[in-house]
Amino acid sequence: MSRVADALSAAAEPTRRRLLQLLATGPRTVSELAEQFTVTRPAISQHLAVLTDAGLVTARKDGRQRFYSVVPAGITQLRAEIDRFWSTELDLLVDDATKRATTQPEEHRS
Amino acid sequence: MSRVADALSAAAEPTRRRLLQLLATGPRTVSELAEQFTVTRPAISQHLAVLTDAGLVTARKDGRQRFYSVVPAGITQLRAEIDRFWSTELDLLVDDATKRATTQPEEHRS
DNA sequence: GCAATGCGTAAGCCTAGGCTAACGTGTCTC
DNA sequence: GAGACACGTTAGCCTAGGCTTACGCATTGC
Repeated sequence: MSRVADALSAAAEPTRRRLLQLLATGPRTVSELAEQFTVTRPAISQHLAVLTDAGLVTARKDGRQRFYSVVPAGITQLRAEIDRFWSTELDLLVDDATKRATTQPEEHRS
Repeated sequence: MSRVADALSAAAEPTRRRLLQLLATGPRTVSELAEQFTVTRPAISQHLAVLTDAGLVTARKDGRQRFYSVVPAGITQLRAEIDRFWSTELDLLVDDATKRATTQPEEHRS
């Protein structure tokens, strides 16, 4: 039952990123969410379980459906975690970059 | 040589997060970086390769050392990617959350 | 030249974790 | 009750990817 680690890692996974975005527009049932993806419904259920563990999402039972929605407090904490990572030094670098010409020849490794 | 996917996933990995933070304070050699971690130097080299692929980091050769440093433009792009993820809806939810009582009983799954 | 240093790279191991198929469980309808 | 839904859960597969060990390759000092 390990289930990923921190909220940041939980939210970084591409499928879960999209899930969060979809849920941000309003509550959705598992089936509604699943049809937006190519993977099966159980896979979505499992992703939702990870997001629930991370406190980013919650479910409300209604009959035989379960409406998932985002937990605002969890999102706030995630935001804080990102901001903490994005501490002063990185911000200074960004400021520095935007001051220069924005488009510059990029250099990647061979 | 698959090497992760997007910059966001590259930066999400805990060790690489720390590497970025360390490099944000200034250029470092591989050995300098490696002694901050419990893993071996080659492991750090590999993480640096991933970050280089993602355009977040670059290396300057000097004798037999290699000084790694952050690529400001890459960091800016990463920031943009995060901001794009953190689109309007999620922001509204956060605003909503901060308006309510900040500390609330959290509810996780069993 | 030769050894030591600083690094990248290759081979291979091993676990995390994303996926599917199958099944179990509650709920609604008839 | 019986069937159909909507979902969670489990078992197991399979790949991504993080790790170490071993090695190769420049560079420097002697």
